[in-house]
Amino acid sequence: MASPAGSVEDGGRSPAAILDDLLEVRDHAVKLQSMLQWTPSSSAAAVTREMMNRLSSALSALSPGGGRRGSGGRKKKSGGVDADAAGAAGPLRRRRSCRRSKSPFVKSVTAEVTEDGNQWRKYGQKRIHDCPNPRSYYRCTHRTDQGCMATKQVQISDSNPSEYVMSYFGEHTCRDPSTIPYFIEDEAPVEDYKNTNLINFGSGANNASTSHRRRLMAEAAAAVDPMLSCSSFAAYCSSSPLSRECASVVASPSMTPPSTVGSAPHAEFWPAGVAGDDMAGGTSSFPSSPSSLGFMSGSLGSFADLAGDDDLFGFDP
DNA sequence: AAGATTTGACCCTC
DNA sequence: GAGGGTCAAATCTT
Repeated sequence: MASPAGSVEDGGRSPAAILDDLLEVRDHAVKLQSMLQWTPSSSAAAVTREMMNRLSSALSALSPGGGRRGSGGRKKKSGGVDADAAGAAGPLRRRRSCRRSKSPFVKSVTAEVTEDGNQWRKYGQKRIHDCPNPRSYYRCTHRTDQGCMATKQVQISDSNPSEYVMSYFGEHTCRDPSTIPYFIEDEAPVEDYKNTNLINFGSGANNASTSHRRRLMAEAAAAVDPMLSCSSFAAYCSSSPLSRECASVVASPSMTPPSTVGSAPHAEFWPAGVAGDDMAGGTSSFPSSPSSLGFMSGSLGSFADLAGDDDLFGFDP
């Protein structure tokens, strides 16, 4: 699992291998950062922040720009709707479906209950090939009203039928009023954010009100999850036309605490280190949610792909 | 009545 | 063509 995806070895190391190494380093940095979160040493925190920035930049540079599913993506289903409108007796045309291949936004956890603090609405269930247990499909309850595209899949664990395997896709962009964080005034000086990619939103970020808004977003993100304030996700935003959308995602506060499940869920595919002590111990506030971790791994280059995938981010221009 | 779940069909990717 | 993800009508629950 930790093995490099591609082994194009001709003396040097493949980008995938380098990416893995960087990832590992970053995961350790994340862990470190979460630990330092509780220490009064702001300089140490600044160091880790800088580490994260550098790693983010490196990861962004390494990330494959030409994502897998280019833009060809979906076919336009132009005729179908008209046929329905014309009164065809058949069922309505399905709008679309996007099969999710392995995405870095996928995070799987096992738990004894399916609740994770978020509000989900079941929209499907399917029996999966080679799996005795059906898989249930959930999407965020706020999909319709807030366009939150987070989804998850729940399946009874093969090894332990009393447990559920939950896979998370996408990030919550909804704002549950009860989880809207308060801005933390002195959590981090604004100057810090100026040095991060988050605040550097590209050439168009000179507008004063815009930068102010972004600063607030950065602060909100830091309040919710310090990691996000300097993640490479933010780096992506700095160079992406979707920056506005990304920013709103960053500022999204709907990441709920790691669930009220009876037993601390152990992570299966979470980044090494993050999934370890923090989660198992159940004492840390980081990561705030599996889906928030999706941001971190999502910065590995395929975020661009996902951002273009309206199944995950349904922002319409 | 409104919202959530069920379920079979549709559609897309591999 | 198989497998998997999503849609949406029907049904159920609150």
